[in-house]
Amino acid sequence: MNVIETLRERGFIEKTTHNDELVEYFDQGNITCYIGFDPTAQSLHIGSLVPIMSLAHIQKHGHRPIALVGGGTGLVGDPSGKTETRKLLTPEMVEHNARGIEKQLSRFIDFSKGKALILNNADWLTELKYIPFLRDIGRHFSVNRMIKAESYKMRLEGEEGLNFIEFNYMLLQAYDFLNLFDTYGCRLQMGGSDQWGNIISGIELIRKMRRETVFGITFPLITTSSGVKMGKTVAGAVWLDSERTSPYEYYQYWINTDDNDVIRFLALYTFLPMDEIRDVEKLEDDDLNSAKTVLAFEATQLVHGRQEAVKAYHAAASMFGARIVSERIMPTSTIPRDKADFDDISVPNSFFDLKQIQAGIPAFKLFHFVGLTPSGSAATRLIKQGGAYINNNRIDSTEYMINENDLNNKEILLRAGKKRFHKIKIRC
RNA sequence: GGUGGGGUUCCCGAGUGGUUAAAGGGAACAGACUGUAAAUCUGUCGGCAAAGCCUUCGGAGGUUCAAAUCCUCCCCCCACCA
Repeated sequence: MNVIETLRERGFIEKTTHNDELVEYFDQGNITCYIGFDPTAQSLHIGSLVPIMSLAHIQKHGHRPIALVGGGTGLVGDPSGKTETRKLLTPEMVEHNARGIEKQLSRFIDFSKGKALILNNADWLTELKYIPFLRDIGRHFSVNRMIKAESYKMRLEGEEGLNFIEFNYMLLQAYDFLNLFDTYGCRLQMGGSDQWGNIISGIELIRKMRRETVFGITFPLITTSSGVKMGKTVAGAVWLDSERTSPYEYYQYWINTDDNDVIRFLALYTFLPMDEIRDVEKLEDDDLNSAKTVLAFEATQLVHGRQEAVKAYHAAASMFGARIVSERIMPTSTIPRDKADFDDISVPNSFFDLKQIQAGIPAFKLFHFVGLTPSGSAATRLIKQGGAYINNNRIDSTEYMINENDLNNKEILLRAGKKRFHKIKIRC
């Protein structure tokens, strides 16, 4: 099966340029394509997972993906589809972030022996000379056309405006494509739907300057059924870096997937075969939750490795009750399906001295201290509303003092609401 | 450079001297119902050991018993003109 068909079937493709030629191009085998990643943070988040997975699929089909870290373009800032001007990053920050991103990408894509390349456009963009660039590249761009581009529309019509540095972004990205075409024979650029304008400009530049046909694919913007952008939570983005989002939290994010999103997400965010994923259609109640468990496990395993995924799975089972995933639900998944001793080492926890506990700590202070609530006031409110629990017993007084009587097997389990847990352990 | 319009609590957005921790909506959180889902209903939604006190309306000063609201200077954004 051609990769394009695989990607289309799994929901990765929003738009392509010249579709038929593109399929033919892939049929030649061992083609080269690229996606740019902006180094705006030192970690990628769930929002980048679609581009990453698509590169991984393409590599599995025997082609050569290029991950282009935008060390150069990150110094300019892409205004596409953004309502606000990006804060400018310092070269040091960009460099630092680029390293973090490289590390994360290599979990999904095999960069050994030239099977995939990771490049940084700072290598060529920072060398550019202004006047030659304007004469060679700039003259191929029509401002009349650029200002009509959808990607600039929001900014031209909105309140924020568009400044000149950002206006140049499109030229730089087009130049990247030209450069990768010249150097690596790369004929396909992919990106989010907001990248359409930038991708097209690269395709046109190559046609004008090299008289060659190259291609573009955009991915749909993935939102949850309730319309929220993928990976956005109150606490901020869900990161791929375990320092920023622990594997347990990451797993929990996926387990909380809306019923209506399970199939779509399994297709996009796991490598499980489509015929198994389609069977989820028939599942309901407990079985549907099992499917979510598989989704969470597989997604966590991809980013954090099997060991962390198993830990997160066990921790969740110990808190929420074990659920054995039946063999008939997505048999290809490597999720553990037997009864095991569920440990909970991945549940967020902190250590206290026995003395501190014996001295007594007001419950609301402790909830605040371990981070279950953002302030003491919020903790007090939580208790008033009946949402605070110790060892699964509701706290009924805001005055409640926690002391050694609350110790249960040398631990105290704090719970805020239905699903946020924290364990207090005694330091030995 | 000129003229006009703006900057309010997480977001949008009311508020032009006191009853304003600041309307309304959204988001979020809790409870009920459930399946760690959605929908619905109810409540909460600046901080603080808290019937009180403290901090907040772009920033810094000032007037006043009292300022998000009035005055001065500064910063930032937008539109039109140049």
